[in-house]
Amino acid sequence: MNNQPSIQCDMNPEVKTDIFLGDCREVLQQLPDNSVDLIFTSPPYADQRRSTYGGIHPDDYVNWFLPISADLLRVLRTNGTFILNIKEKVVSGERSTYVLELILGLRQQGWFWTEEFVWHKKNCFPGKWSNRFRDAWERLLQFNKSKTFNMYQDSVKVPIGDWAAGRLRNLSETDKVRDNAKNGSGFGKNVSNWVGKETVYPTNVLHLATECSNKNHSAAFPESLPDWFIRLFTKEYDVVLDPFAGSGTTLVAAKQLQRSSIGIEILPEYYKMIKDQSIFNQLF
Amino acid sequence: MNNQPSIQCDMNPEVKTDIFLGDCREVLQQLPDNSVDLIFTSPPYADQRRSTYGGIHPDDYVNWFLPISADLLRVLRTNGTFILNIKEKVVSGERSTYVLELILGLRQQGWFWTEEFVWHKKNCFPGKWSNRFRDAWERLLQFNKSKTFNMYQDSVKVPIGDWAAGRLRNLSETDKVRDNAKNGSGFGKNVSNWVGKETVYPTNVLHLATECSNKNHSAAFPESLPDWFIRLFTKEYDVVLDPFAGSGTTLVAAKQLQRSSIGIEILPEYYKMIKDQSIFNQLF
DNA sequence: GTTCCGCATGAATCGATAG
DNA sequence: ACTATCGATTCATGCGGAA
Repeated sequence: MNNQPSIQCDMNPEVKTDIFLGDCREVLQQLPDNSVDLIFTSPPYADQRRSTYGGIHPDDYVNWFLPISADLLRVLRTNGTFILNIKEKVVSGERSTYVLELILGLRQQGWFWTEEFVWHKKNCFPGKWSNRFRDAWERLLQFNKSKTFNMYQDSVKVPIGDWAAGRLRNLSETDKVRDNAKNGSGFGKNVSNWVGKETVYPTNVLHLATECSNKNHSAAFPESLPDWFIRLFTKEYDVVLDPFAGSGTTLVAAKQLQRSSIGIEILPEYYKMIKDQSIFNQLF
Repeated sequence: MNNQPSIQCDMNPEVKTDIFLGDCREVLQQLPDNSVDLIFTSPPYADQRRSTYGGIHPDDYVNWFLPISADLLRVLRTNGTFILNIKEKVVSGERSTYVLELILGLRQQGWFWTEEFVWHKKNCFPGKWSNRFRDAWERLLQFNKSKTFNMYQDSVKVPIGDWAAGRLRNLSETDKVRDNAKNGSGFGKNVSNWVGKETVYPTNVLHLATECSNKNHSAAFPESLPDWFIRLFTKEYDVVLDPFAGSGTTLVAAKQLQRSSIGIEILPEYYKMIKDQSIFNQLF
């Protein structure tokens, strides 16, 4: 609407989205110390077949990750938080142990392992095997630099009762789309339905469906996942970092919540996909 | 009704419930090799304050547990399963790592870490802290002696999800119209297409509420938890072992499912509580 | 302008077959 | 013996097109 500097320009923080093409092991070194409030990322999971996109072998995973997390520790602010979305694969009938070893390694590196959230994937991949059921959950490991950290619990309160929790999620997802298309009339109305209802704090178990539709970009996790953690651990104009940006879901969630963000992506096609998203190309 | 031996006594398997008072480190040694089909247990969790009931310090936990699990490995049948219900506590703002170290230790001992189920506690303990939310899940770690093991998946199938209820209704109506228009006799056929889809296989996330009823005994887990795993990993007349029997929830679930069971409990008051349960005192 | 149905698809895993 | 590839199995979701 108005690309002139606002009157409060000097006082007004700015929402910036910086996207880097490259290996995060190199790009991270260019970021200054203590400059990020939240790191939310989902690194490539270990993979015994060395595929095109840097599949890391389970045996090498910890040694590959620890140099990266050393830089993450450096760039994170003292009261910031690092959320790591990961789940070990099955290798010859057993769960791999590299995630367990990674947690131990990160603690030795100086991180505090504050909490482990569970993401319950309501629509997990189908399949049937004789010796196991479908895997319907992933880990969201919370690490901190200090035992005191910023946490804005009120921003993720949910209406009381499970039925309401699911319903609010569905409404907000649907209405977010309609909001873009139709000036937000429906969105405001629906939100007002919940005003005055009793809200409670959530638990460390998140119930979200994966996005599986044929949108242009296929993300590994739904936008509501980074959305939840960004609201919980940052305030407006804080800085969010995703060193494995992928299709840019974390950056989109940050932008929609008025947070600045830094994304690093190694694959040119994904880098271009992020840059092309309309939300990052608005002039105001 | 009849305490005479039944006519089929020699042929008929028997459901026995053996309850031992004592330290499982000693009692287990009396059990023969390869005699148990399922071990389901919830050991005392680590506790930094050394309380009355053998609170084990987190630093000592792995070394305390491994000699026990060595005997468990011995008494378990080759195709049996060991389910360990455990969750690490928070110690000075961090999740303890003893469970992670225990998993690594059990693997070194010869166990296969087949799977990690999540028990989502729908009604978890209330509370509010400034730096964390309520803990609403526990681990159910599946270990095996062999990569092939008995698993009776059909015994835990669940009704198909809510999404299907609406869809089944809609489909049947649609198909009724279509079939009437084309064949006039296709109605039965369409219904039969859906008959087989009423139940589906579950995932590795269990949704069970903790028991909050006013029974005299307070169990650490609801009976539906061992019930589910007993149905999944044993058949009738198999043998279930709980070396930390507590109030006997595992044994009750086994008895109700026509499985024999062995319970070991170190505290006399809990031992007596188990023995006094009416389900174990029936004459037939 | 809604509601409803049909369909493609997603951090999957095992066992068999082939090199 | 060890690795690589491929087919079979199966559930919940959101989108697009239709009613």
